[in-house]
Amino acid sequence: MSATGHGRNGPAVTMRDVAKAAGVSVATVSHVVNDKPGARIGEDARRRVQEAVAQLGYRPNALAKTLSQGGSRFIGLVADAIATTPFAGQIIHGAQDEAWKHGYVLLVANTDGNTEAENDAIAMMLEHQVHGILYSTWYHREIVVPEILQQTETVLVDCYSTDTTFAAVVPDERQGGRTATEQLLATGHRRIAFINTTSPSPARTGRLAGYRDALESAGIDFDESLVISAEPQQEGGYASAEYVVASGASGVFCHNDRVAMGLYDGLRERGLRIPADIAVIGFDNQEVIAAHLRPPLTTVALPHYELGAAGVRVLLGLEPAPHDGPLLIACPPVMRASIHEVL
Amino acid sequence: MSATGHGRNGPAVTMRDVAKAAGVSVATVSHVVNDKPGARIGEDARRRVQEAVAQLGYRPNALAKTLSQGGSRFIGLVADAIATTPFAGQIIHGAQDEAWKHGYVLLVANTDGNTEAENDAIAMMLEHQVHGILYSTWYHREIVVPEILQQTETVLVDCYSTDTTFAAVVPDERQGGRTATEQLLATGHRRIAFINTTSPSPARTGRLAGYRDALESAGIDFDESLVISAEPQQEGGYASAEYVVASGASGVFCHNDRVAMGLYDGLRERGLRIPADIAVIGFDNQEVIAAHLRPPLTTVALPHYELGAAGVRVLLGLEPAPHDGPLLIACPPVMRASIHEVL
DNA sequence: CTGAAAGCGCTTACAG
DNA sequence: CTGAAAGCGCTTACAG
Repeated sequence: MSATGHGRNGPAVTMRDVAKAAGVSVATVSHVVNDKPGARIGEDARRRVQEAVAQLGYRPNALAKTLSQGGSRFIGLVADAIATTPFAGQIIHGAQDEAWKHGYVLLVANTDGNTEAENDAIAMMLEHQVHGILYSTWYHREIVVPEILQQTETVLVDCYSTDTTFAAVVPDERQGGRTATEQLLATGHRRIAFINTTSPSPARTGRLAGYRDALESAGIDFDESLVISAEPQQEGGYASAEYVVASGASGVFCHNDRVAMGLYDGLRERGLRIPADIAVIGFDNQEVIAAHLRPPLTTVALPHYELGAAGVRVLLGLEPAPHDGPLLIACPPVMRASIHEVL
Repeated sequence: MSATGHGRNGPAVTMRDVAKAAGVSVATVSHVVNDKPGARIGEDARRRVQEAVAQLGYRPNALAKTLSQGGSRFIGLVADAIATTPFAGQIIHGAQDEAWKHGYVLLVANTDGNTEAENDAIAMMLEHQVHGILYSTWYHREIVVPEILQQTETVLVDCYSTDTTFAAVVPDERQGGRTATEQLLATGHRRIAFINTTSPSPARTGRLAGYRDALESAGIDFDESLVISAEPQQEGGYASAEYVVASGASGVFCHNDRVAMGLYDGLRERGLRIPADIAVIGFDNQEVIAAHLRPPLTTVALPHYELGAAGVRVLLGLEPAPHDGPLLIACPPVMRASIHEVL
């Protein structure tokens, strides 16, 4: 077993050790280890270094490298609720994949929405010389950016601020609402109810706007009585069942999958079958629920993975963000079995 | 605004800058900034340093500190599936809170179960001089520890290995199974069905053992016909409904919440009410589901947060781990409304 | 009570 | 083609 790190086997082996073993200087080791383009290293010396590296199990100290080079390879990700839903996990996942792709590593911190924890977390990230910070929320909303974030490059993920000096990347709620409605339209539905959330949010206004866009494009008049307000949970969907039945709609666009889950129950109690009697589409694509309802729920996905990935791309300057507002990420439809062609 | 970090306002301010501004040496600055116990610093010098720090917005470079001190403050957390369920999120959350409490910061990496990604991730953590690594899986299982982990202190979280040189912390499945069964017993149920998973796993054997323990303590003979096998998803629970009805059980312990969710549907279709006609208890405490089913599901929680926290505690040597097996973390009951007192 | 100096493990001009 | 040396931002004996 090679003797590396200080964990299990003694002190770490350094570049100096390799140099000694290979009979060269540390400068030479540095050149071959990093495969420096400029450096002309003799075949022989190069081989000896490589052998010594393998032999000793040398592993460069990334911290020392950062110190001497300046500019670290860390990106901070602060999230308000890592543990509540899988959503934050997907943001982290997307951010991490993209960061790694460019040689960066993620420092994550959960703040539980606690302002003090948040400040501490950001301060610590700053002390670790992060290249920049991704500030994310687990549901799309407007926020006020913590003062301390003025001190580093930051991009907002799944949230935005009126302070437009901060780049932001958020889901395209309006396109999502349009897409959801279009799935119903495409299968022949004309009378489509929309169970919208009662909580004011970009999701609420955006999805409604998208719903109206789709109807308009299809030449269908907007009918206010078709939009039902409900709490954005199972309970809200369940309670909405009677209204959707009363509305005479043949298809329903639910504000989210949990609402759809509740609606399933309410509809079933009234003897209605999905999708034969009534078609349902959700929003969010919350796997645990959507994929396993009976029938599996057709829905529109919230692109959390992409939000995270796009976030690091704009942070790294790899992707331009519009300066007049957030970068919008598309919400794609996810087909399952809750929509039935109208006969 | 203070000029700190290299993010928004020019180059970082260093200890040398502070020393110059305060008219002292960097050694002195170091002493007051770190509040070194040994150092006698004059009131006046101390004050001048503190003022300069505030004035310049000095922030110590944690990387440089690590280099000169040796031994970093990083702990690596590698997870196989951050994005799939909220579970990994809770492990991260628990690990992070505990790590911070002791002045450590978490480096997280998602591997998607990809061996190559995993090795890269661990190598990178090693290069960043992590103090140790938490290797976690999103469901409790046996694993073979990647060779590379021999190079650093590591503790397994939510998984374990036959290689007992690695400390591990896992949920106490058996106690969990006993607890679940006891909830039913305590409310007067005597004939209790158990829908167990078909997949071989510590959860399968542990929960069954706990179920038997509880029955035995209650003086009830184990009846093999009462244990039903099902896929550990909604679909499995749904399909089990007919068997539980046929079994004549008045209460059912479901292998997990998703199974319970499916069972709810199956039972409802047969005209049975929960909990009036039949009591149900789940396992996992998967919030999105359990808290919002109708009726809300009483269940037993998988202690993911605690697993993460305990993991860092044993990694830091703050909590002893048994050397003859994994450290077992209790699975507590979570009362909701799916169990009804037997009349 | 305070500072000069060496050292942590690397990188990078600069010589030769 | 290769090495000596300075420097990254800090800490820590050691002097004084």
